[in-house]
Amino acid sequence: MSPTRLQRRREPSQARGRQRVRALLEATAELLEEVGYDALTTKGIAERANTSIGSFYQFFPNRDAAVAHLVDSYRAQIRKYLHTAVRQQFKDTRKGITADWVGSVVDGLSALYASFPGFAGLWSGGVQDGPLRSHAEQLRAELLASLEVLLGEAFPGVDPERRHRCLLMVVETAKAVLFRCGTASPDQAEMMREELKHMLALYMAAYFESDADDRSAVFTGT
Amino acid sequence: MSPTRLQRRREPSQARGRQRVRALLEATAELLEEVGYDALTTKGIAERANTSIGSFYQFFPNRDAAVAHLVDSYRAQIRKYLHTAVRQQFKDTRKGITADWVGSVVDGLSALYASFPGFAGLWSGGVQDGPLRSHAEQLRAELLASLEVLLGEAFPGVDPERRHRCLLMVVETAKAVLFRCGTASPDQAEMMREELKHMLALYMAAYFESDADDRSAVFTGT
Amino acid sequence: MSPTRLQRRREPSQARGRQRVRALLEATAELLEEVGYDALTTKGIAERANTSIGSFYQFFPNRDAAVAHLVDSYRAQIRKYLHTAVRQQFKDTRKGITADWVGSVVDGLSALYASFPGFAGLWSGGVQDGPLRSHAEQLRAELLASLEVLLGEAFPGVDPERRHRCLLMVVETAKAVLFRCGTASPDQAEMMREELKHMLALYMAAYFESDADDRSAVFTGT
Amino acid sequence: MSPTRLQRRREPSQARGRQRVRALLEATAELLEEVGYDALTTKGIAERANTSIGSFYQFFPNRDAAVAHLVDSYRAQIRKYLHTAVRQQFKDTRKGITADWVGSVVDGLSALYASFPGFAGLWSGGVQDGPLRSHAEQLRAELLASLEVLLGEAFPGVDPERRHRCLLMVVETAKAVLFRCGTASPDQAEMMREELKHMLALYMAAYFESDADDRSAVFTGT
DNA sequence: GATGAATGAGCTTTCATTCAT
DNA sequence: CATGAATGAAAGCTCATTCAT
Repeated sequence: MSPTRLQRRREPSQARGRQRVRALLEATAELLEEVGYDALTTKGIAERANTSIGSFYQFFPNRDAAVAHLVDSYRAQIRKYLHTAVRQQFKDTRKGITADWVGSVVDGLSALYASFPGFAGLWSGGVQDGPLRSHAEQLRAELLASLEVLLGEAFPGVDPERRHRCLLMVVETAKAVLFRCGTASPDQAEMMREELKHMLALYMAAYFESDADDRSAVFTGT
Repeated sequence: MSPTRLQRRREPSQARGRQRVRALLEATAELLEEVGYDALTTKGIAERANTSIGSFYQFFPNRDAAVAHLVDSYRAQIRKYLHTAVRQQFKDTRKGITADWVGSVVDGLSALYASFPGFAGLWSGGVQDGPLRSHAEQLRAELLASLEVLLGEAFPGVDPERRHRCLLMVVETAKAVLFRCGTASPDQAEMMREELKHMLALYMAAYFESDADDRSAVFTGT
Repeated sequence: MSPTRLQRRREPSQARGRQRVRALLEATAELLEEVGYDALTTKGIAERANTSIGSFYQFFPNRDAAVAHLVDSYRAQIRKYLHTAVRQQFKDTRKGITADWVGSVVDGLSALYASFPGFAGLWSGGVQDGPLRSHAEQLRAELLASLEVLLGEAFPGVDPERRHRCLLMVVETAKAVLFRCGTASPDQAEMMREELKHMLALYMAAYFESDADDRSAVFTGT
Repeated sequence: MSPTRLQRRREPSQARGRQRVRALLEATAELLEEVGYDALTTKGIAERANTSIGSFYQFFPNRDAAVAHLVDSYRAQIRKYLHTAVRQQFKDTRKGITADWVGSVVDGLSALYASFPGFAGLWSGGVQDGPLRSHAEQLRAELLASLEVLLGEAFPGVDPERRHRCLLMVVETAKAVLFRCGTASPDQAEMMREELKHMLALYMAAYFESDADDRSAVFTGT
């Protein structure tokens, strides 16, 4: 497999082409959400985008290239989100890792994930193993790195290594639970999101709060 | 799809037949681990089991039936494990949700998962959506129910509803992190398992410990 | 491309299977003759053999494997022919390279080639370049080696190196002209075959006849 | 297929257009040499010529038209070559069919073929069968006719019918062997070219030399 | 004219499943 | 029961050709 197998085949030079590419990527994202990565087919993508299979291959060399493009675009959006929205929110509440703060971060991530159709589908087996593996890893790494920077600014006293460990867990756990919410009933989903906030607040507090007295404020029960 | 599509086709009546079925299920489990659910093929299963494709269909009506059978067998084994090993271990340490106790439960689950080849492969997209969905749900439910009973016995004072919520999160989180460990480097995996123990201990303590003083014992930092 | 890409996929174990394989190879040979190597399609082969495309792939991993098999079978047949028919004929006329002798060899080769449907199609560009290259080379080498042995026995006095050079030319020229005959009118074909005999007789005589006087016997004009 | 399917689509009226056509034909020739007729693609031609696929179809109605044009241009060049270079050379050595003379003709043809990129690719199956068949035949006929005229002038005494037969063989044999040289090692190629000269010299001498005594001069062995 | 987007028939190959032996 | 041959829908991908801009 040549190293360019996941590159786009060509940058569309006409407006019509750019429009097509957008439609194809949208279709890819939707189908990724609806049927998952392994059931994703190029024919399906083309049909959903109201186009012919030939047009798909005009712009993408294969199925994975479209998915890779999607992953990269999500990565870029996540970075931007974390560099703006979260940082802003963060400045307002530099008082510590309160339940509120964790809650708003989780809500933010939740909304972010929800706004990416197909995001959940990117964590299935096929993506983690095959040629997309590195793309998925980069997405993970990007998210983690951004959070590390943010919390590093807020809590300069915490050992970077410990910070890394903590946030690695936070990211992984949040992802797992939030995606599980996607397949549960709305009630259950709401409940799980709340529990996730509690859990992460407790866990992060242990790392980022020096003052044990605050901990009672962190967890209030329900 | 008839309701019996995942049933076994026929109960083998001869010893040779039972042996065949066992070999087929083993092969299914191994391949599930090696290549994942979506790359699982009936021909592959038959070959790995040193049989013909015809024999596979003698005992299973289709590919998913074999997987469903595997899920069910895992379910039975997990139930047994929780009703014996964990309960025993539990009685020894009825002193509370200590870090040690949580640690040994996580280690137990980790070993349990590891002892089921293909277990991780069961949580991919294809299994969660298709005809196997209910089987996967039952597996989850079984695990959850067993834990609820156990902790219900140990902490009768905790509201069943709250207990349920807590353990739901515990199960989901443990699964996500432990499976992620499977694709990480041994060092990282070890680290993540330790962090998982801390996180769950903190979280569970908030539910099952009335006495805040104990909490310091729960989390020891690193 | 793995080294076994041109191997047969499996040896058919049932009579029905062997029959199918034979039909598939026959169809391959016929189509090779009718449309040539590059226009050969697996679908076409299956249809011509009155089977489904699936059956083709049950026995051959890909299109080239069928062709390779054909080449090898032709090779075996040519070897046998040269080791029996030609040798016999040769013994009868050990008097030298007469026009008659060359004529009968050319006629023999001509008949041999004609009895292999698709043989001509094996010398097209696609076969000479791709994965079949070595098979085609072996076929050539086999033919050449057999002739070298035969003429070595008959004319032990000729330098092996010169013998090799001469026969290389003979084989190549005979092949080219005989195959060209295949696309010409019957009259022209007949004429070309006769000319070929003259040309080769003259050429071989220069190598294998020490006695220049015989040469007049070799070429009689027309 | 309309009779004009291989005609040029339109005569370019501007200098830019003529330049385009030349580039497209050059690209066609190069690719014909590199990948062969069957692997020739219109997209490939356009890219090699630094143009768009649309431009290709501006000047040629289809893929074969470009190849046909190439064949015709080769035909014209061959005619010119034979009417000048060979004729000149011929006059110098009107002494008879010596080995030297045949040698220089073979070398000339060899150089000629080599100077036409893609020439060899024109003799593959696809070209001989399809719509290009007549173009290929004309190329052959042209070459043959030119040689017939030349040798007719030099040896007026030889029966035209016999002359035709002889030269037909010469052309076919020379083509086959020279093209085979293209895929052999340089050493082997050189050797085969030498052998070809011997063989043709012997053969032609039998037709064009009345005097048997000269024949010994024709073949000198090696 | 030049460009490249659009199209879809057609090819190779895989795989679940059925069925004859 | 065991075997493996038979089947064909469906997937990925290519390419000649047309056409809008």
